[in-house]
This record gives sequence, structure tokens and C-alpha cells, in this order.
Amino acid sequence: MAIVTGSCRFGLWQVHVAWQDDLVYRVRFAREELAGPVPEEILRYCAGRPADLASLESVATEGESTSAGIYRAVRAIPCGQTATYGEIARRVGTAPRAVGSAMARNPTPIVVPCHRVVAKTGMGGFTPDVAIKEALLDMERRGRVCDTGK
DNA sequence: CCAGGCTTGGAGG
DNA sequence: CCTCCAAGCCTGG
Repeated sequence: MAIVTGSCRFGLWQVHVAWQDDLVYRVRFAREELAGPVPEEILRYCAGRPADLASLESVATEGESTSAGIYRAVRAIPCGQTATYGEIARRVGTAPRAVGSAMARNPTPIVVPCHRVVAKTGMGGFTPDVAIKEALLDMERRGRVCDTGK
């Protein structure tokens, strides 16, 4: 079975996903739709329904590199909660700025919830649009998304 | 090798 | 409170 790609809607955006079974290779936000399927849990998540993102794996967390460690620490942030760049940095023994770079290059947003990493004094950034970050956090804080239903 | 990034905390006005 | 600045660490080019 080869890697599949597809997209689903999240607000004004389309979430493009490249994946295979439980492993996600790429996730990115774009304007255009992309024909094809996305993992069930991501579909549920984007629709604001109970989703278990932990059942998915990301290529970002593979290996022993510093960034892989950062991505694993970020995945450990519970749904609906946030952590600062500094907190993540201390947790893995690196600098806040390194965490920022890692988030900026995160190959699989959502699966690695980089939107839950905020600056100590505010929101922090998010490519391509910080509005997405706000919408995701908002949805997690108010919605049922965090209920895995288990 | 070096520029630059989704930071931070401290100094100083 | 606000601006300025350097320390700090990793990655892509």
C-alpha cells in the first residue's frame, strides 16, 4: 500500500494530509482542496467531533534528533491545554528558540499539536496563519474534540 | 559555515 | 509599561 494524499475542510482552510495506515508523513494548511482520503481521526478532529489523535504516528517523532524529542514532548501536551516554548525547551533540554524553529518546520501539524505551544507572553506564531492556531485552540477548549469517547 | 527563526529574560527609559 | 538586546540552539541552504 502506497502513501495516500487527500484533504478535509477546517473552517476556511483545507487540511492536506499525506499518510499510510497509522503513519502520517505530511500535514499542511492550504486554500485548495485535494481529492483523496484523510485518516479517520483527522477527519473527526477537523469536524469538531471526538477524535483520538494519539492513535496516529508522525514521521516527525522518529529518531533521536533534538527536533524529534521536541516533537514528542509537544505530542504529550494534553488536548485543550497549552505549554510555552520555554517549558518544552526545558523538558527536552534545549533552548526556547530551538523549539520555535522546530514548530515552524513541523512536518505534521495537528498530529504533532504545535498549535498548543504558545509564547510566554502571548500567542506565538503559526504558519501560514495564526488565525488557524487560535481556531484550533478555541475548538479544543470548547468542543468535544478532546473526548476520545473511550 | 552562517543566517535566521512560531523565544526569553534582563536592562534601561 | 515599553523598547532594545544578546544569549542560545538547531536547521536549511
